[in-house]
Amino acid sequence: MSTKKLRRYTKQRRLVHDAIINRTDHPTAKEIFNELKPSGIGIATVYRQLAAMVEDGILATVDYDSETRYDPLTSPHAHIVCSVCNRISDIELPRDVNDLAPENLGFEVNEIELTWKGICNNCQ
Amino acid sequence: MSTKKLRRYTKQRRLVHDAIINRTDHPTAKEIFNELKPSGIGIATVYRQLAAMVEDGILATVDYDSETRYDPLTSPHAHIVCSVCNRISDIELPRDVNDLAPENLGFEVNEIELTWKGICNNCQ
DNA sequence: TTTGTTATTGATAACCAATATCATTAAATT
DNA sequence: AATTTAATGATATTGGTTATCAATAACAAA
Ligand SMILES: [Mn+2]
Ligand SMILES: [Mn+2]
Ligand SMILES: [Zn+2]
Ligand SMILES: [Zn+2]
Repeated sequence: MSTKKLRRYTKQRRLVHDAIINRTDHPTAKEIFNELKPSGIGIATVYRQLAAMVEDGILATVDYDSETRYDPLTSPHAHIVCSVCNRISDIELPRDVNDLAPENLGFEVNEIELTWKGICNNCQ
Repeated sequence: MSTKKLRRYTKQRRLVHDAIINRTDHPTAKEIFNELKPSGIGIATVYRQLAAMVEDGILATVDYDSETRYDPLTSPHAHIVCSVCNRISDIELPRDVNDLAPENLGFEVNEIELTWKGICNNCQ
């Protein structure tokens, strides 16, 4: 059994938490850091707190363009990514996506990653 | 109109081409380099030739675990990734995957990325 | 063939996201 | 208040990848 790791409620933890928890734009650690810079927080702490939140199941990660982005929406969902403005948006995962799962090979599916890449209506 | 960039047929180009063209295991640049090491090829050249082949449409890229992997299968297809042995395998893209496209928002889809993560039968 | 042009090469410096190190600080407990 | 120790911030280090550049070799022209 796994019990949730104890965390101290530091000023920095609250800062990072509040900066990411309501976001829908999947920011990078650097972006969060830049926004919290005036507080005097260190970049390493931003990375550490984001990693801790992922470990605690509060955040999910999305890899894009060789950078890890953070997502407070942890339930299964798909993404659309605009190649012009690089905006990553959430979109509902098709309900019948499990019908598409690889039924063969005895592959045990844990996670589905579905992303549409293209151009958003703003950038067309 | 875009005409294909001229390439010189160097010994190194042939080496990299032959090392990747029939592979189904999505190797990294480092892996290709290690296999071609006895030829005396430089690591930068391996990266350059792989990038050139991507530019020419001969290879596709697959990002996994903070590394770029190269794929001679350039037609649209999905992947299954084993989190134990890290093996990336090709799988057919569901025929009706376009029915799942985001019809809303006027998003112009260029590319679909679909990956199942889990445990392959070998590793269970 | 020989010559000239220039894309390509290999060594390596530089880049950049991310992690490791470590002395100091400050939560949490006693 | 004293004690314990997780967390912090500065910064060194790591690892994948790209940039730089003098030397080389593919290709075209003569
Ligand atoms: Mn999301
Ligand atoms: Mn593939
Ligand atoms: Zn856009
Ligand atoms: Zn496996």
